[in-house]
Amino acid sequence: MPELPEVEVTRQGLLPHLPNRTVRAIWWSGKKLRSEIPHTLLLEEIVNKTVITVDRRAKYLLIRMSNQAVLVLHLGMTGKLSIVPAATPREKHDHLALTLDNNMELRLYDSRRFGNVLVWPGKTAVDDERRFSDREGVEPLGEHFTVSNLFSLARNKKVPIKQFLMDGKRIAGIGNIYANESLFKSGIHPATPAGKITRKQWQLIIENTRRILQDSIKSGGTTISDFISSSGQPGYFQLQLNVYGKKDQPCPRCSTPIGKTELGQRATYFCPSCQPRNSRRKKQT
DNA sequence: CGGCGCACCTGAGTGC
DNA sequence: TGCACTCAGGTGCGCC
Repeated sequence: MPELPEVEVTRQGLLPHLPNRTVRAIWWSGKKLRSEIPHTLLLEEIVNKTVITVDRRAKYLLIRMSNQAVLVLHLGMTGKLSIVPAATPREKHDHLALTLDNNMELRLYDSRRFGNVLVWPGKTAVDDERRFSDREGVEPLGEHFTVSNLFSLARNKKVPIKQFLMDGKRIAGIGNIYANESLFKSGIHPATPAGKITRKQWQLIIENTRRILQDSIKSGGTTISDFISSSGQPGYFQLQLNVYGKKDQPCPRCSTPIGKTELGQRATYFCPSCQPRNSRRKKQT
């Protein structure tokens, strides 16, 4: 389930545990995630190095080490991180464990194995990160998420606005839930061609997306002891969802039954009344 | 390049 | 209880 907020909550959950800790050992499952776990690089670049800090770019966590190497983690659909005592029995879908110098372990659990583990070696990390970051879209919570940038990015694009928002090459971190929710709040039909979105509408999308992401980060921010959840656990945000997964339920704003369709092979939820197709209509907050 | 379909996986839920 | 089928919060590749 990790979209930007869940990854950010995970990052914040790691911050009390990882910086200044030295990695003493690693274990990996031998199973392939999105790509093979680079165990040799982990041994060379991560073991016996100390964590400096944990950053996030798009839906990736960047664990920066004392030798400039970066351990890059992507949680895919089902990835979760936890910090547990090293003696805790491993679970079936654990795929990576880093044993720390306080005898705790950072563990990556991922049943569907759509996650990814990469290592940028200290020697090339700066270049590796630049190449990586150049491929990722603008950060919705960053300073470049502006009307002028998005309006020009979307110019002449026929792709539905919902798919545009979810395209990580253009905008980072917005997944299916938040694309649906943001467009509902903005009163914009998800199938509207991106190039048809007016500056005014972009302003709404920007404000609503930011607010929803930030609220969600806040709701998930209550970290439970030593478990860093990236799933529904502390994710109290699902209680605030307006349309996602709510097919046929009354729209919270106007009571019209929520509709469901498909865009880019992804379930798409919207209110047919609040998000009219020929969106020349009143908007809201 | 744009747009689409598909592939990568496992597990939960549903209906028979 | 079992089986077949659908669906899931992500991403990248190959093809027209």
